[in-house]
Amino acid sequence: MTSHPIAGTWVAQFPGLAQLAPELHDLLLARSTILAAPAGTVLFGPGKPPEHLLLLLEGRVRVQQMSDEGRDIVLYRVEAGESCVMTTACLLAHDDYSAQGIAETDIRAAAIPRAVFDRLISASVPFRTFIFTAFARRMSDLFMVIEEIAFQRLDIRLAQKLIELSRGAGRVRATHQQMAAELGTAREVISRQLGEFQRRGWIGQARGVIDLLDPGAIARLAAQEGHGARP
Amino acid sequence: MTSHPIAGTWVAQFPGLAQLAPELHDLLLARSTILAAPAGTVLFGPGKPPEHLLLLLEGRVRVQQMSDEGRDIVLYRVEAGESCVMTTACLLAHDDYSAQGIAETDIRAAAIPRAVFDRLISASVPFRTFIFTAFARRMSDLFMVIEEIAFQRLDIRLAQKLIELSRGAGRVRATHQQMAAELGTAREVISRQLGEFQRRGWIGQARGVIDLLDPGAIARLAAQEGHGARP
DNA sequence: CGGGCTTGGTGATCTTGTCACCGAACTTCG
DNA sequence: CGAAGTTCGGTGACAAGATCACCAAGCCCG
Repeated sequence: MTSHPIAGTWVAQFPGLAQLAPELHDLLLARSTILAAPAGTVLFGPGKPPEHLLLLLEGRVRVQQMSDEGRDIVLYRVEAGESCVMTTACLLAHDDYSAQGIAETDIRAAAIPRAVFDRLISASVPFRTFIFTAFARRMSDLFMVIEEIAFQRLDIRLAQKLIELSRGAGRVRATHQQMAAELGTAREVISRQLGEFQRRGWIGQARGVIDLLDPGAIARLAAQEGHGARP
Repeated sequence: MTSHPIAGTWVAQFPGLAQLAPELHDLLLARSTILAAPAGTVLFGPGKPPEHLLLLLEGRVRVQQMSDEGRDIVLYRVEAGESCVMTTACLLAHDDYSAQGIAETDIRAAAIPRAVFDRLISASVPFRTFIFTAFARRMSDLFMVIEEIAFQRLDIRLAQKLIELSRGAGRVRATHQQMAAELGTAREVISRQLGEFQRRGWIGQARGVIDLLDPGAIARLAAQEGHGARP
């Protein structure tokens, strides 16, 4: 519509790619394929190295660490408009994953072949910035996860997770086991803590569903940090 | 000495850079400076963005997350022959650090200016592989830290740390507070656990020093995992 | 040498993790 | 439909770890 060729293609969804030179933009469009997958698809994981760099157009991908004994833990989520940097690193490092990526909703993504990725990295400063920024953000995410697991009280972290996962809707669809994986703790602990929230009238529960009856109270608990003033 | 120009320069210390084209190797040598710093130097941290990519030639750098209330936690260590990828990401992302890098010993490092780093990334496949491999390895390190903090017993993790930090010498120089930061726990917990090890005759303690009297026993505990057989 | 700081020890108490076990709700399939 | 198997959640008992409060010994430095 405008004179700028990028407007109107999927590339426009990625602010970091706005500066891309026109010929590289064309290359990206011509050589990448759009991939669609239903919720639940395992996009990559141990023994399933990625062929392509994924730029997520729609939906959400959960990246989690699977441990030996069925204990898994959620590391971070990739939202629409972001790239999956784990893929990036392993793409270039020829390294195997130790984490797993699962489509949490139906997704659409642009799949960029290795060769094109390599070409873009080598030719485009904005593309490099885009990729490295994504890296830096993920590392920061992981740092935060570590700090919270190590030092933050569980009730506060649970309240935060409920707010985060509800995304404004007053409801979270997750089993206690899944919530435990979100926070890196045990199912029983979640059951008890949710029981406490319920006793306070903050939430209602049904199988696989948590209803936030008093989001305000939950948010207030979530906002507390460390040893902040407790009246 | 040999006909290969790389041999004999500091670049030879980095196996990942062996494939570097001769002219890029020369560029790297010509434009980078050698930096020396005594143990304890803060190399980067919040409010101290790095000017250069650091390739560590000698010594060891500890990267730790500083939290609000003096609670800090060790994330990983950079050894000689490795690059400091946090620096890398933030260098290209123009992003601020949330972690801090401290020279744990006297160090020597090659400092590569932004412009040269950019040039190498864009021109050299081996250099890209080198950088992205380092990234992938750090991400894996962080995944492991998360898993261990979340799921591993503290006595086992403490034993592992003692073995790791002693590096064959039968002694670790660290205060209880520092050991607590290594494991993301509290000082009192370390004191009690070390007390237990001492009662068993595995270690001896003095101010700021832990002597491994029975490394075998400690290693045996360190080797246990999860809910492995316990006779 | 004496005051201030760092380091480490300890009991009391609370939170979190683990184990064992049970019952309710859902699913599958004859 | 109804029986059997599976998933999900609840709970008590106990162990491990975190937190708080406080103290004592060693160290540093004027």
